[in-house]
Amino acid sequence: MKPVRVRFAPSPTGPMHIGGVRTALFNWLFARHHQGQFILRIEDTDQKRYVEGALELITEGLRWLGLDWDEGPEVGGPYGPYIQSERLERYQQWANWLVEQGKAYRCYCTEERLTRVREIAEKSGRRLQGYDRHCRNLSEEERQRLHDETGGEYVIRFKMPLEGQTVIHDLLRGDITFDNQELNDLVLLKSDGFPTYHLANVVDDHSMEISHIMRAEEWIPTAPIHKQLYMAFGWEMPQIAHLPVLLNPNGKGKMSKRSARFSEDGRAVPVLLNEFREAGYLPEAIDNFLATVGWSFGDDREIFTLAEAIEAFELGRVNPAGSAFPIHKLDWMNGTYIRDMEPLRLAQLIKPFLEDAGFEVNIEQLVGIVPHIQERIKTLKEAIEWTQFLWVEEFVLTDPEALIQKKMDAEGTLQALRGAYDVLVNLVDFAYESQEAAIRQYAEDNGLKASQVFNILRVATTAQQVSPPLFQSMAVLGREESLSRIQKAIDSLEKSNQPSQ
RNA sequence: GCCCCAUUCGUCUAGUGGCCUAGGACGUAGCCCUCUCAAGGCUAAAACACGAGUUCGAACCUCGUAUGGGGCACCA
Repeated sequence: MKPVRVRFAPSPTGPMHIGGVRTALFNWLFARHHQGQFILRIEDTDQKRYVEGALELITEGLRWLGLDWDEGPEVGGPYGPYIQSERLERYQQWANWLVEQGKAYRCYCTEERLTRVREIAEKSGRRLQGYDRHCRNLSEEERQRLHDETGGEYVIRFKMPLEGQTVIHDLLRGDITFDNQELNDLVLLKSDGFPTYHLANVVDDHSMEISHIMRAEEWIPTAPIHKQLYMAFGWEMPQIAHLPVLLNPNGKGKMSKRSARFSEDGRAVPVLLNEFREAGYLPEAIDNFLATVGWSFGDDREIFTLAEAIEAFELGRVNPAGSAFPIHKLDWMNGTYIRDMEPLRLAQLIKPFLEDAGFEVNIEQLVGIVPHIQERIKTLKEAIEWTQFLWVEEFVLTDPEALIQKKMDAEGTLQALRGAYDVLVNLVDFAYESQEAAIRQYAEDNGLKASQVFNILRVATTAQQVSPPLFQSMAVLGREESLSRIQKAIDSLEKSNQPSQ
């Protein structure tokens, strides 16, 4: 059996799309499972869409996810170069070879004519949309005339067989049959000398000895053309599987940056890999999650490592149907990874998020609070709201009314605050256990429910109704700062309690 | 308009002719735990798109219909 060689072939048009990431993951898992090679190839054949720095975004993203490549940019390999713009002569040679063989032809049609033809075809409801094969059978005189008229600018189009059928054997879907008369004479080589995807992917997959093509479902309609190209070249076509697409979370349409990127609860859903990263998702969670959409482990396992996925990965288990992007499941899964993480490591990962939010982070305090927010956050970014009470430069309690708990009044609240202050200020040590024992005792002695006093103190020290566990929070905050905040709460309550004059 | 693909709980999925009174997970609801919020534990509601075949037997095979998705560029 031929060695397994698969490729991931993104275009450098910006950050990776999460759908592309999953395609990369499936290819990578397949390669690793079969001890084959995973090749990264950059398809930068559209100069108009080229984005500066996009290549770095792609390689960085793949590395972040732990998807290493055996051949490709930065690592090289025996089949290079792996960037298509550096392989131009090959495509030109092969395109010209097809012309010489009578299997392709030069087309001199202008963009205006093409647009017009397309419009007419659309309006007339013609069976075959697109190009009308105007230049397919030009006489030499006509060709020469057009050549002169257009200043020698032309594209090379593939001469698609006009009859018969082309069958694609898809590893996931079985045989897919197309009538050749439904298929267009696609452009192989553009007028700027760059190849189109159709030519480049065939030439490269063949010359790089790719054994299996796993690409997105939207390529199915052009697969027969690619097959015909392989036949025209006399090359064996790699095995092929079309992977299902990722749909928007509401199931409406292909997941994309531009279309509805909102889930049913109205939240914005990330689409690009860097958006997931910035939102505070972990690479191991993204890997695990993506592997469960369109593929399943086999037993009922949902949480598994990349190594386990390699072991279990089978193309046959890939579900060919497109799937709505289950963003809520990602949240849950990311949460499980956060909970299982070493607190110290988690703290390191959270730190940059806090700094980006403009906070100056005390690392000791961060390490102290992390174990208490760990089971409360689903993304790293959520650590901001849970810990901001620690980092604010000047603590202000904007709404002293919030101190007053249910079934209590301002006077009672004030008394409780003063009482709690006295208890805490006299504590020998400020460990959370000591605080809790003392405050519980105080509540009991004064006929208050412990939770009432706790919540008053929570608001007083964090200015939030919801916080990490109170005494742990105060312990991390420190005795001095905690007491100072409680004093401030007392002051503000006294002030607002005075009858206005 | 034409071509192509797909169709199991709200969502992601298990299921490859009898093991299915259809399993798991997320989400949802209830209860327990509890200093808020979580996490955790328990419980519940929730699906084979429809119609014809094939077969002793169909979620699984075939054909139609419906619905959803993809494609019809000198973009990939």
